[in-house]
Amino acid sequence: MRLSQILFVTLRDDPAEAEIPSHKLLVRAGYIRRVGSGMYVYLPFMWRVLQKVSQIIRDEMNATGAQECLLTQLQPAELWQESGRWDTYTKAEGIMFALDDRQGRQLGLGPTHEEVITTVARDMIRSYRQLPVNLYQIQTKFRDEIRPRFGLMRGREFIMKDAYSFHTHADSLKQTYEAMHDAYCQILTRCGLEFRAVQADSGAIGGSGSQEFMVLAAAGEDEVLYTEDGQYAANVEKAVSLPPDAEVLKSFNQYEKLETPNTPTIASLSEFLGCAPSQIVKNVLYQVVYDNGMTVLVLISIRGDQDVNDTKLYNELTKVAADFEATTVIALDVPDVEAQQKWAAKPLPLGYINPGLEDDYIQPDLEHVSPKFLRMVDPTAVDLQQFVTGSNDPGFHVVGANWGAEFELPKLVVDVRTAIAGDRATHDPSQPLQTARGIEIGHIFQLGTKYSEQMGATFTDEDGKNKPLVMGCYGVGVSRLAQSAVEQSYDDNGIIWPVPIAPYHAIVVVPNINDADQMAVAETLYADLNAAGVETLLDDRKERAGVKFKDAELVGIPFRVVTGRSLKEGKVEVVKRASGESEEMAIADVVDTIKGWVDAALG
RNA sequence: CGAGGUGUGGCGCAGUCCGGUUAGCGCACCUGCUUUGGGAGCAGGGGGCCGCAGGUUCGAAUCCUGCCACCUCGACCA
Repeated sequence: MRLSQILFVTLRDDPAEAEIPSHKLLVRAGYIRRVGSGMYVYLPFMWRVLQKVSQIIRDEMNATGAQECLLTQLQPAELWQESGRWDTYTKAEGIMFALDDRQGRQLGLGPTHEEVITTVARDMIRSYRQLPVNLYQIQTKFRDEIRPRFGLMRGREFIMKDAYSFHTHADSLKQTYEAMHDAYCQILTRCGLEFRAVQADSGAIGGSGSQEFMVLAAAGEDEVLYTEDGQYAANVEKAVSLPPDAEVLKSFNQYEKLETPNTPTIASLSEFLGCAPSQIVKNVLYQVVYDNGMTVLVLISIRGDQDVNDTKLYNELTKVAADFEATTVIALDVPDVEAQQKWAAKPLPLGYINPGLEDDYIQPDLEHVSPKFLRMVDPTAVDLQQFVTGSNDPGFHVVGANWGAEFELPKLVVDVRTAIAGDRATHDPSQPLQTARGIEIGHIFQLGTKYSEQMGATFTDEDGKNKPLVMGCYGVGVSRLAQSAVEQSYDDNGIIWPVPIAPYHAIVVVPNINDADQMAVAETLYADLNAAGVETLLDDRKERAGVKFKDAELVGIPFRVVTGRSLKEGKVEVVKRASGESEEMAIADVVDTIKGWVDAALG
């Protein structure tokens, strides 16, 4: 393409709304334009990048035997009601755009497609002979993000590749899951990204095993914990570790209640008593709302130096939902004063709560509130002896307490502890956990039979029996991946695209279009490079050389050819964007050389 | 949803407290001349319902009320 003929506008100033480098650069270089919060137009250069990313994904997916299709973006509410996710997605996480058509039918705009694909599978897959099968699509998704940000990183409309596999049994699912893992590694490697696959929480999608693919970058919204030996890597939401050993700075041989004024926090209490934070049992009050409207007050006891991981807690509360005749969690909060007033029978001893907090703090006759605390204890607290904890009396704590003596150990012993960098790894205590920021660009799940059972998607197995389909699902954020490539590769002058996903491989810059020789050589090179399969731009704009160089660097084209002052020796200048290396090269060698570089980069 | 902030030409901003010529600056855009390898110089020019709706006033970008949009932090986040 000739730059003089295409819509090409670059900005000298950073857009006010952009925070992170990749967002600023994509806007400045003319790749994207915002039309509303979380809504971005993909301009022609961006679209070429996205198509390249898509094609790499397609290649690798097809190589595993997956088949491409295209599902609907408009989805009937009934499908989501069948799977039980309508409420979670429109109320709890509120992530689905829901609308009513003119007949009053409820519809959702697809944030993901398990329901649709399961419906198709239910209709079409009758026999084990049809299995396994893996279907995927590359399509725009809609999510009503509470707070869109970072350009394409968290938009309300974005492009995603999502794949769904169907199997007769779990072993077959595992095989495809592994194949997807390998394909994702291939995809990211081919796109030129530095990444890490980590264990992940499966969130509202549900299912058992799941892994996220994280592109490593400081602007990442997720924290990854990993070990140097490469044996362990997990999202902090999911990460497990060995907690630090509990310390005993001061022993409390006798159970007694002590006056401890102004010590509502662990730090203030440990300082006041001269004990270690790990000698204290901390009791945290949460409030969970289930999908049937039931509110349950949850009291969690955990060792004082440790923190509760909300994601783990959310999952544990989901597991016990049936005890309250519910199926999913809609909201999970630490209740503020206002929230407490809705159910508290008397003021809570905040900061001084102990594991035995009486149920009569809850008003007994409330219709939608469970009259008893749901008590849970983290293993770190179970092991403590002669510990310090609250007295339920503001201004006082108890010391020298023991489970089974002064306090009954809650029946629910669950790991709800947040792992942090520096903790020892479970597989090898000599390995401390390291931390890194990551951008989640892919997520693979072993769903199992959750959706198929819920929606009645069954097949007839060899034994003649009907069984639910075993499912997996595998997503890649296409637009997010493209932006994360920029986040990982830029300098003061602009974007540095990895060759495989650059919108063009090369750009021929004519410093002075009024110089007939410069133009003639440029035209020839431009034609020859393109003929050789090197995707090449020609900057034939009526601009000064400096502007053209700046733009070429900002846009990030990997290789630049300048038909400038060395022309009189029969040479042109060739510059590599990534390294800035420049060399004068005989005109006759240019096409072969650049072609060689491009081929080498494409692998 | 809580807190804070911003809406003025395509982009980035000043002007708003303290109402009063013709609403201004940089970039971008158009014309001409000069310049021509690192975001040029000079001269001329076009482009604005000052977020929207009410109100106060002789007079509102500026004061008041309501609404909307957007941004940041928090909460939340397949």
